[in-house]
Amino acid sequence: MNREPQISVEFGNLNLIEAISKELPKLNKTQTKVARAILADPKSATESSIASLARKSSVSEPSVNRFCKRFNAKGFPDLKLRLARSLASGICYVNPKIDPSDEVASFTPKIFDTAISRLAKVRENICHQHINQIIESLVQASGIYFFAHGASAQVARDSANKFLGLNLPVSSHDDILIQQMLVAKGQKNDVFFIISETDSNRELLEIAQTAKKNGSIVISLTPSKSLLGDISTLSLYIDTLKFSKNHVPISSRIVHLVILDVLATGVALYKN
Amino acid sequence: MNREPQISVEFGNLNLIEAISKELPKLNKTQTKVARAILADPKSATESSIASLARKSSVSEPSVNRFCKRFNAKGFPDLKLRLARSLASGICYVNPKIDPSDEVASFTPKIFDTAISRLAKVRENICHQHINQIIESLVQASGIYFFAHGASAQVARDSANKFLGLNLPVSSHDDILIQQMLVAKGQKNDVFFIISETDSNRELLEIAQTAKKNGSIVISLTPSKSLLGDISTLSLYIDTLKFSKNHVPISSRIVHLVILDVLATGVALYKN
DNA sequence: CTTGTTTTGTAGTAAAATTACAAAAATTAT
DNA sequence: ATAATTTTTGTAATTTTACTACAAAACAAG
Repeated sequence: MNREPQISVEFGNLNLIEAISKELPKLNKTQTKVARAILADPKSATESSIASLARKSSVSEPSVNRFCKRFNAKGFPDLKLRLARSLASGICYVNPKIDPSDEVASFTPKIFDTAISRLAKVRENICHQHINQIIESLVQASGIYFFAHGASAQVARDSANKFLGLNLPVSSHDDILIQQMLVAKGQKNDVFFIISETDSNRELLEIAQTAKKNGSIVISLTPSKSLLGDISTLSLYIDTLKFSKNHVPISSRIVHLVILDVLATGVALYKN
Repeated sequence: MNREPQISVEFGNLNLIEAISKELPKLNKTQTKVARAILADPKSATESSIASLARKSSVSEPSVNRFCKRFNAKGFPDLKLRLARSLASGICYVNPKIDPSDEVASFTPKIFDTAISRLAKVRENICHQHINQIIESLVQASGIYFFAHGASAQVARDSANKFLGLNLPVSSHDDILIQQMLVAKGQKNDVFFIISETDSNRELLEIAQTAKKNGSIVISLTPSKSLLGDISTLSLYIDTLKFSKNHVPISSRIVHLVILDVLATGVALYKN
């Protein structure tokens, strides 16, 4: 079982609003005007005609048209279409920062949007073949051990509950000593599923190494570029998206939960 | 503190594709043709002109236009816009059922979509004033107790961890006896935050009643029409969306997690 | 200052969507 | 069953919208 870890899932294809914001400094005078007008009120832009947007940005209609082509749209209607897609459910990824002056009405959508956009990106970029391999490993495992520390321990417990309902030989552990003990007597067909939101600590790394040495399978759910992911048999990389100094949002944990739901569903279907 | 529980968050505004599917049986011959053509390939519909859609459905252009107005669109471009919104990120709520023949590539997006659409709907319908009231209660509380059973216990634990980081007097409990004990000696300023994914069991109901009798504050996160919600001081209704007999998806738990993240953020901002 | 290049707008053209109206189908009453 | 009425559908004209070709303006380099 010599499988390559999957490529990172973070920073997939930018949506149009992100793209416009990002290109803004590189644009020239008139194009900046158009960009500003769109970013000022993207929703109304999707509803307006090329003429009214031109008026709003104080440029000519062809300039708006050229702006569209600048962003690889076929023309204005196509740009509106893509803009509408970016805007769906009002999610804008450009500035997910929460500042102290935010009211409930302003930070609530931001938090939801962050979670939604994370899920959407992972959904888009996740490798189904990889998922499939993990499902197969789980189905064939003689024992499944979910290991995690801290906040991820909840996810591990949750996962164990799910798989328990599918009559799999599963357990979850957040105690490092128990983890070390279990991994030491791991069999060839045992799966050690390590969930880590932050970059892996040394203990978990050693556990993974021991598991690999014993010929056990190591599956990991970690941020990209993590050492843990590198040494795992199979790994899914999910990056944490911090958007405030004093507050780590739950978004990556949510992604983990959904992924584990996917795996549980896969296992359930596989067994029938 | 005599506050009304919030109206249910479930079944918000249908999106266009849902609406068209739902109206399909009520439509007449030509309009059914148009609906079929759109539902057969909604994405291409958003990209085509009224002429090509008319051709595709074997009807005349004005018939397509009439179809648009039937669904409260201003005209064809408006319909396309709304269609694009519905389709954004490829989420279609019409048929979230997972059937045994599903491959990884087909059920994975479904599970993500379910989670995303639940979040999007709650995001749209959540009452900010209500959130605000809950935040105020939490900030002013002399003690905060998260109570839950089963799967929701993970959410409760997670919440307690979050609020602990904000230096609030918080704890979480999933043992019914401990819960009964704590609520019995509850003070006027104590907040009992009850999280229940399924409809509340009798024990939690009694606990809530005791808390209310003692003048403590009861905040609940429950499905709509739950008795628990009725007797709570403040409640947020989040319905579970089952989409398979043998498999309860995590979507409502995810919504709970995000809501608690919103509350934690609110509290954090409030205290500064 | 002049020449060449890029950017921007004007005007005309093409395409798309909507409306008004008439024909056809369907429904109802006789 | 058939005439009258209503509803549904399509044709053709109109209007709106978007695009293109070209010319004028702004800018840059010599």
